[in-house]
Amino acid sequence: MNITALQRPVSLVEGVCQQLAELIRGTTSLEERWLPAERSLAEQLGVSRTVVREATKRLEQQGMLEIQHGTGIKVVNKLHRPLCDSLSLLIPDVGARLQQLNETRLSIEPDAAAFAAERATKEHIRTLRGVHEQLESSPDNAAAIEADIAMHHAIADASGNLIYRLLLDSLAEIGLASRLRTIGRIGKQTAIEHHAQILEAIERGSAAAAREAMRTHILAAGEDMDLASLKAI
Amino acid sequence: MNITALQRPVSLVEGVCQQLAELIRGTTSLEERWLPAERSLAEQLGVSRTVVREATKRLEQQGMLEIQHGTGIKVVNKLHRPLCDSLSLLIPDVGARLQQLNETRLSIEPDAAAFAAERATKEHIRTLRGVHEQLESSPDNAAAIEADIAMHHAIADASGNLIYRLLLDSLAEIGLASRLRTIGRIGKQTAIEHHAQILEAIERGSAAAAREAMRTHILAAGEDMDLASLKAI
DNA sequence: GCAAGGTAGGAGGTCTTACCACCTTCAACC
DNA sequence: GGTTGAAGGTGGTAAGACCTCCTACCTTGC
Repeated sequence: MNITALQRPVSLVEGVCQQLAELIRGTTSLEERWLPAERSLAEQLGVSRTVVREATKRLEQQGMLEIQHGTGIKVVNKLHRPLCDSLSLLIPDVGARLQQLNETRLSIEPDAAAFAAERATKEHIRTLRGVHEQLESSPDNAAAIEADIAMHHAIADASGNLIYRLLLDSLAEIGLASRLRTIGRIGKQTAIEHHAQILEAIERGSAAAAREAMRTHILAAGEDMDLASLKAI
Repeated sequence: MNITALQRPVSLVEGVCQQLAELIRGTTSLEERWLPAERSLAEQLGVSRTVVREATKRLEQQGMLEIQHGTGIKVVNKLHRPLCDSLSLLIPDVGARLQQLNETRLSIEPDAAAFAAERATKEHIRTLRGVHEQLESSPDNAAAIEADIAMHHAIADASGNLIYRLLLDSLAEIGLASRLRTIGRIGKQTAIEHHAQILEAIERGSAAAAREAMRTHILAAGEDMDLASLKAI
């Protein structure tokens, strides 16, 4: 294998990145796969292990790989990770982060829900129903939060806009740690009702209703967090 | 210098990253600064050059550094870069990217403008006026686009929400290449008028007017792009 | 037969040294 | 004075050694 055929790789590392990315993209990504060992990759690609390491590190930061010490290099799909890192760097203070996070969600998610109402396929609807059932039957808070996040993810997915999905995945992961401490019994029941209304609006294809239901939901979640942070004082 | 005093750096690279980040943050970032050479850093931090390289590469990807072959390592503030990379990876097709980009901007920017109207300080207003004057007196399209982007950046800044600013910086950079081909004379004149209305609403402190003006502006910009992409066929 | 423990191999993590490619500077030359 | 090219410093790549960590298998004991 040789990299000279590729288009203007400014450096060897870049070339190897391109090859690996192509290798990853070109495979069925349904099951998590493992890459060959660093030394093996270096030999196959005709470069040193140094270059392979820098390339895999880079792809790991981009959320395409996960490097595990002593085990190997796993192919994953977590493209939202870089944004999470950026946000953590940008706003070190957790409180400020949550407040700004909620404002941003309020900008994005109602629109995402509206687009979902307009564009969702039958497959999307089925997924949404499944996730909502999971939310209803979740045994504990941890499971409820997981289902909650999955629901928002599915809505962003149904919106047909990949940017929404990327942003919401990131915002969800950033907000996760705090949610673990805020959702209580009442919060969960409210969340189920809210999500039911959103789901119903999307099924009906009503963009306006979906937007409004999502708006209500996020505003409520925001108040929930405010209470929790007050209680923490 | 020793890293053992730091809180649980899982690996040497991570420790060096933390140290470098602190080193960068702790300096006046007004002027672009240069880091010591890799070899020098390695000696100062008591680690090998390999570790320093991996750490600096990582911080470069996060948009905190820029490594220049043969010259040195520059401290920069481009935290939005990772999101740009993610978006490029996520949506390789430029056309689809622009469409989804516009939808996302339409979700975020009107709200950002509204918050700016509510929260902008005198300093923010002054900056906005300055940028708008730059836009009006821009000699060519390139300068106009630069001022255009600066205007949106300043509005996001005035919104007081760092996430807005991060997102908009990224979206602006992604959309830049296309804008270079779309803005014409008429587009520029329209843009100046739109921005004047937005600015006026923010100065007045009217969130509703700022939101609506921004919405109008982005919708117009979107149509501009549609026309341009049609013409390209 | 099964389970707990140990061990060997292979994976990534780090270090060292050497050399290559690139940029800047400055002095010698035209 | 302007041009050119050599020198020195910078990051880029290579190769090989050794360490830490994880996994899987095998041994040992019940």
